Amino acid sequence: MKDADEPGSAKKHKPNFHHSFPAHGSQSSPRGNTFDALRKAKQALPIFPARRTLINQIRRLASAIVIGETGSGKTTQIPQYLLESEVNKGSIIAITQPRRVAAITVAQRVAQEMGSTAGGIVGYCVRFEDVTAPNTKLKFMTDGMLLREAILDPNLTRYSIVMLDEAHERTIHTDVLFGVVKAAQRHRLKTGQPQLKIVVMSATMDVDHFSKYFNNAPVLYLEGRQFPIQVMHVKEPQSDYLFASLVTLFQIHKEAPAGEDVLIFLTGQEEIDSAVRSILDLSRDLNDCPKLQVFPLYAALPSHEQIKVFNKTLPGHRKVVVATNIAETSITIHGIKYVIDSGMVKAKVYHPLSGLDLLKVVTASRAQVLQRTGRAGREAPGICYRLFTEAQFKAMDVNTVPEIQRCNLASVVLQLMAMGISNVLSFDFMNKPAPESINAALEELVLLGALERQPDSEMLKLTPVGKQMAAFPLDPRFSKVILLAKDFGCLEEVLSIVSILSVDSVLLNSSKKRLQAGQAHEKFKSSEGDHIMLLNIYRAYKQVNGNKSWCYENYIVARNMNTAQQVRRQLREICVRQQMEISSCGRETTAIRRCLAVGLFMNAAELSKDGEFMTLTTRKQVSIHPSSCLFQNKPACVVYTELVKTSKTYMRTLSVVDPDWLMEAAPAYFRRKRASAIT
DNA sequence: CTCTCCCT
Repeated sequence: MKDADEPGSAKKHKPNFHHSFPAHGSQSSPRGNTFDALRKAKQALPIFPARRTLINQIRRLASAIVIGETGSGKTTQIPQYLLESEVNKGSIIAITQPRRVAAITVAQRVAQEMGSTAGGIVGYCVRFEDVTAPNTKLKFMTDGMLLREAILDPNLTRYSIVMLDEAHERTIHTDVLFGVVKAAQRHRLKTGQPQLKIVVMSATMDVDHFSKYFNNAPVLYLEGRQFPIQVMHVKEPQSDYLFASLVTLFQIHKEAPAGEDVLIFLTGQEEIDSAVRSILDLSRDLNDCPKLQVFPLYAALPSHEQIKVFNKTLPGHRKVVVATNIAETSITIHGIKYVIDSGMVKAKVYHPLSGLDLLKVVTASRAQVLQRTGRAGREAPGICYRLFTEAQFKAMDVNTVPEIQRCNLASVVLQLMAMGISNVLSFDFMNKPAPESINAALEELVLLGALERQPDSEMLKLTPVGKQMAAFPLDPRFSKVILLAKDFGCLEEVLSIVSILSVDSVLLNSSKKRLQAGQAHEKFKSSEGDHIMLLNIYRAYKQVNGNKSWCYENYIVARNMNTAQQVRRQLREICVRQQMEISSCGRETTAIRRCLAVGLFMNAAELSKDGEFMTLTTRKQVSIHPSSCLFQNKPACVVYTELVKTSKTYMRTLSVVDPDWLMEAAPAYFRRKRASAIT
């Protein structure tokens, strides 16, 4: 399961190279036949003729934008070109990727092309894995990792060139990095330090915008190759995209020969599971058609289920994959001839004024729709059926709203403050978040004690607590819970809970096995709420030393539990480094809920007289998510970890708290909010 | 009466 963007690209265009071009190549005889074949393959890439121009331009420029489609070879080749021609002047070139798998596989690929393995001249650095050496010159890393480094060294002095790849994805990390590298470049120029070159690499989107932002940096275009794809829109708007997707699938299925596979984009787990069931039901009555192999695909699916989509379609069969946007970029499935696109996506939306940060189904952007369409033409010409009209397509936003404009910014603002950027409102963002969002984040950080107003001025500055909080790779609310836990003597327990909250759900919940899973989870449940339940799971897991069959029997996702353990180890190390005493509360779990109440005071809800829950300050009606262990209960007051909007607005992962704890946590906040709610 | 996707 890897992002097959660059590493396998030559295979697609030059099928005759297939055998000499193993994606995860052997490490045998780097100077032998494999190496020769690799060199030939490198020269056959569409980027190769542009080599001289690219080197000369980037040598001359402080900043450059490189536009190239998938398969142009930009990610693997440009770093090598710059190194070979010593544009980096002996120091390190950083190349960022939005995803871990991409950083790792691209580094391995490039190392192999250079006749070595990752961990030498070519290395990578992602969370939990630093595969670099003192002599590393090409350092592939996640954008989040470079951002963390920037807290310690805002001028990125170790690097001569920073390349931001997949910039069109506009992850929150890449967006913050835009501003950070731009400021570092300017500062280094002003103080006579060696130049910092910036290379932004992107697919065809937002080109002028990128260029303008980076002081009118020239745009270098690379030839990309994609097979032609025929695009079909529906004639009339569809009221039910789920139904429309089934109709379209069976139309294709009746006409197309076996072996031509279909990829359907829907929005979420429940929807996908139900679509898969419907497809299987409907296909049972069909004669004289190929047989169907239907696979759901979403991140929460156990990996052994995910891997099934890669299996070769059986002879005389047709593969149908029903996926979330995980199949847009993260996972590439071979053999897809048809794409059916609902035009919908589940996305985070944030309302700074109400502080509501939730997940809901929205219309996709044109950029997303184009990306989905492209999935039909990876290996041969394809067809894309869009379940929306051409007019609807034209009415879609051209680009996905950058993540930074859709999220709670508390974490980003704290990181910027920790880098010494004191006026975040005037920070040079490529797309500015709403001032309300930044102000809401500032207010939250003040209430959490991370920032304080300077006497005689409106300026906010980082407090020692804020500095400590910024050291944790966590949402500030949870960093705060950890700091509190030290004082409340329950740090061991809180580390376990926060670690599990940092990873995808450890409770298995496929709709198929929901009943059995529910019964297995019964013994972990707590009347205190889900956080204590997570602690119970962690304790039980430790008791059996993370035994895999125990996980299986208890419907616990071993993969996520394992990641949680790694997170815990990292958080614990940070605590030790900060000389925090690692204490345990044993059975006295009340202390844990007190810490959670203080950290999550902005996410509180109370039971009103009519039996519904209302958020404490914004007075929005919310419900307990059916997956919560408090679903059957009616506690008077709770704090929740997040909101999800589907048929209702649901609170997910909650704990029972005493309202007095909340008032103590932020008296001014509640007094003010109450007042404004009444007027 | 049910949980987009990534990342430190």
